[in-house]
Amino acid sequence: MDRFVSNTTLRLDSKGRVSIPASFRSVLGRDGFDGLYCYPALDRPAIDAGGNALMAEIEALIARFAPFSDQREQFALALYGTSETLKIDGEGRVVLSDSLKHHAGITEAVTFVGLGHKFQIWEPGRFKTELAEATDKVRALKAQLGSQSAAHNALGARE
Amino acid sequence: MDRFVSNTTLRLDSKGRVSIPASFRSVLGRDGFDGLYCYPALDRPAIDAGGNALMAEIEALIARFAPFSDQREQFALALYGTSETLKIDGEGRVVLSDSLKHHAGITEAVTFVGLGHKFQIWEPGRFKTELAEATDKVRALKAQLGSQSAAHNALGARE
DNA sequence: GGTCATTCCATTGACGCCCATAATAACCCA
DNA sequence: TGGGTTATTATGGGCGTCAATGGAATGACC
Repeated sequence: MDRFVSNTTLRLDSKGRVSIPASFRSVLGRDGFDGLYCYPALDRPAIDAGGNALMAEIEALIARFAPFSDQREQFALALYGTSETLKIDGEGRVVLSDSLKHHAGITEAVTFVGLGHKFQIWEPGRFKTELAEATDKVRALKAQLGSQSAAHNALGARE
Repeated sequence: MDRFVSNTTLRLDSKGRVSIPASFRSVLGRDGFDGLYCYPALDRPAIDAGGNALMAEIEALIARFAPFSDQREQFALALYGTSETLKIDGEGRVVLSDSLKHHAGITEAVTFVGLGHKFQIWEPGRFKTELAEATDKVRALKAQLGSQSAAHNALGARE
């Protein structure tokens, strides 16, 4: 497996450490990035995290804007400027910085959520509501597409 | 055969393990996916399961949206975030996660149902009623189409 | 010397992996 | 066609390994 999937909730210990799920660690290891690259998600109370694949995506996004353009500077500032590389200890744990925890509202537990090429870290309660909303939207879109055409329907596959 | 067909009901053992039907295993083996890719079905109390073919479908669906777009993040959250890749042991068994079992209402037995490129896992009782309803609907639809065809209707021609 | 952070070890519970048995289905050969 | 034999499947259990977690020891830095 070369992508992040599923979600798991883990507790922070008294020192603020938290284990990265083993399945995520194996993906990171395959990605070949030493540490955990992460930054506060742009429009959500969550932390985006990943390895080289995620960094490459950000780089590609920024490269689309002309050098020295306002947009490029702003994106670079929002993404590069706020990102951190966390160390992973011998047991596969990381310590989230205060700013990251504050952005996501994390206190004593976190939920890791796979998004394919990257994963997010949420406060468990917030994740629950966010997942419910996202599921509703996907379901609604599926129903909409399903009524339009029974034959070609990308979502129908998920039936 | 490269499609999942027919249905079989099997029991979970004391460790929560359940054998994947041999015919399904051979399809998965041909698909070349190590493990079982699955997620809670969107609008049914069932589990969708399959291999590379199913995962590629999900990926294609998400790839339609631009990176960092709102929709993509939500789809990835709802689809990848709830997916799991279960390991298949030497005897062809898997253990379903608690969240999957809860979604489908599974306790001590499951029904595997082939759907072509993927298959579903149901709680046997629920599957029975679902199948009865589906059969009724199909029967009604067929009767309706049949009466239309008498009046030379385009749909009737396809009957 | 005390505080903080990093590295190292220790526990426990779950999981992966291995072998054993029973029942069924497939097969072969008279 | 029948009867016996072999494969394969479904299922049960034992045991070692690893993941998650907690705490101690070590070192750096005020």
